Amino acid sequence: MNEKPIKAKARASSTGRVTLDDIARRVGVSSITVSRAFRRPDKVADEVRERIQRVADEMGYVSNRAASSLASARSMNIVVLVPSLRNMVFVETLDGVEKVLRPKGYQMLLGVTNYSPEEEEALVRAYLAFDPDGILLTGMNYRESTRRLIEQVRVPVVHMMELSDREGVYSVGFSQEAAAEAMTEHLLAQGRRRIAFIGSQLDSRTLARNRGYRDTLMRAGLYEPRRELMVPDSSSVALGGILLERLLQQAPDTDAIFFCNDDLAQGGLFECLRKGISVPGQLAIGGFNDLPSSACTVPALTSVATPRFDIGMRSADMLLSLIDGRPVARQHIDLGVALKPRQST
Amino acid sequence: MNEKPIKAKARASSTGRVTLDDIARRVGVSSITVSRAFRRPDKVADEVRERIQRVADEMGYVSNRAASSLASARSMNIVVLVPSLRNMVFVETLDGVEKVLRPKGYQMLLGVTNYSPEEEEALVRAYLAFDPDGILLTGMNYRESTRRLIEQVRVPVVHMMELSDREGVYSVGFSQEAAAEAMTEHLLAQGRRRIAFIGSQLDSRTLARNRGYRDTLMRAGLYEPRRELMVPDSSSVALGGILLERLLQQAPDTDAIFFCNDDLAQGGLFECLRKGISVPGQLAIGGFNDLPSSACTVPALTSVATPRFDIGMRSADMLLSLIDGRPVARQHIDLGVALKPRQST
DNA sequence: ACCATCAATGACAGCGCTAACACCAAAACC
DNA sequence: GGTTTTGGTGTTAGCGCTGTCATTGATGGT
Repeated sequence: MNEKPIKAKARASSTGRVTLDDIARRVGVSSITVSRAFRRPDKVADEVRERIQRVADEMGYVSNRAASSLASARSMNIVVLVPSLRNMVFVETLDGVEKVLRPKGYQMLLGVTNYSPEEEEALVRAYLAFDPDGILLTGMNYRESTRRLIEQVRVPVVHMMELSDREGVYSVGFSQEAAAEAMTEHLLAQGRRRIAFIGSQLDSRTLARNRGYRDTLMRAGLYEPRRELMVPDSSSVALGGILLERLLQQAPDTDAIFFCNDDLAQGGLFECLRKGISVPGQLAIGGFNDLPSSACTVPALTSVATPRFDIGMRSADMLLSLIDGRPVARQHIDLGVALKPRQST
Repeated sequence: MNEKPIKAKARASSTGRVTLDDIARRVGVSSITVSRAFRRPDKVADEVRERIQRVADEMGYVSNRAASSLASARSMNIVVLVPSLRNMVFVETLDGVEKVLRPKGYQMLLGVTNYSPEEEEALVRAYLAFDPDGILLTGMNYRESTRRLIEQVRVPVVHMMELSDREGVYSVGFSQEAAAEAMTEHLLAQGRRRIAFIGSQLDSRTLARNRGYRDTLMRAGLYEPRRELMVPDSSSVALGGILLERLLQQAPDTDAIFFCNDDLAQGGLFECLRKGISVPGQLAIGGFNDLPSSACTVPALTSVATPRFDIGMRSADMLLSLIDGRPVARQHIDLGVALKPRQST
């Protein structure tokens, strides 16, 4: 009865999976040496390391992260929360994030908030249980209780897409207002004077773009509230068509529409085709984000190219710096945008 | 020196995070009772449970999954691998998966394989370290070594999207061949006789659709190799336009094109508009998957609606059954497809 | 009044791994 | 020739939690 646990161990650990100990026993070293062979190869004699590697492969060893993060302070997990995967913008942001994280051995834990601060908090709570080394959030529109939750566990956070000016907050993105201004100015420069704004989702970025639009038109003395159409529904191509129709009912003399994103704008474009409204003849149409497909529509859609891939990369870079305690040159990185004038305006 | 560890524990655990022990001490119970208060509330007296709950909230307790999965056999992690997030089809599949997994307390670990069996294997290896209770894979086109890897750790697997007929394999999807047949038959029924196929990505699903197309045309005695255009590039709207042009060069008399997915088809449609080719007058265009935006194009795109949301849900359901050792009625669930005839054909 | 049952809680061990230190022999130094 | 350094390895303890008993006191049936 006394040696039973030892015997059991001599075969395979109780759970059936191959453990460091199993390898250690087969190779004839201690388990810590096996651990080192994987994590600090330079600390183990070449000959021993190779034998360990061979045996591990033979036995199909897979390290156990739960045990590893429990024993060491670091989990090598990074939580990344985005509002939606139906919007390619965030998918491309994630690509950038992954590009930086993967080579460093970090595991990305992805969560989708559906644009809801409540869901965001629930996800943060759920993912904190994974003891993440860092967190990437989309936008700055999180709940106060979420902030406290994160503060309590002292995990570094970087905000993507929107910029902040607060001390102790880190963000990588661009000025949504300035980007919207650029589009509005462009429409003005094209001679448009009755410029509408159509927005949906009404997240903080949409609202910021609306402010940029409104401020620009006010400065030009051309702002008219009836040309603003904002609905809380989630964006889609189909919705773009519906909203265009609705807007033209409430303001038929509109000569340009700035859609808050390309999905809506494409839907608007299609609806014009269907209705026989000439674009840009009768109506100029501008979008936002410059989705890959926006250059392909007929007419090609004018849009504002946003650097989401770079935002993903730079955010991840910054987060890793914070995690490693390296100094961060700037707390807020503005990556700017680029207007893409095309046939639709 | 002897009581130091006890003192240290009396304040907060060494890592600074709040642990079950911290709560237990504050409430005056043992840590196992606190554990039970969360995991089996019925096993703890109401009054005690409420006190525990209150203290936990006050202290900002977040359970540690690493410790939990180490101690219990179950990690409550489910690995889900999809080829891409740029294709809405998989995003909607994930929605279905999440809808089932989340309420049961499972955490989804998402990986993107970029259509590469090698990357898939690397992801499986990385995620096995999370000791998952189950795995959802997209398609059946995995490497033999990946299969062995999974078999070794005895984790149940369900394959999404494609169907298998093998024993001991579980799958939820639809027959890609039959779906492609349906579209091809539809084009034939519309009187088309010179039907082309355009495919990209060349993953196993695209190839299966191509087989369905080819078989149908062969049966009708109308198959012509020069009307097939298959390229390995990844699908996009832009590529659809390029491939349409290329196809019309090599087979100008084509009177219908079956695109292997809606992204390509939309690009093809736009290219026709640009070139002044009338659709469906000169050329009928059919897509695959029925993306939400496909009903909005001008003309609206004929497509094959695939039940990816349901596939996600049913796959997750089946996986949970396997995990819990519940009997599974059928190892392979065919959810079928629905042809959506619209103006483009 | 007796034993069986049950609800509520606790003691203990251990999941698989790694940090911190200890150890030893060989190499390098003065 | 003795001391220090170095490279390679092992010992020990513990990360935070939960499975498996054991324990206690109350309840119920006869």
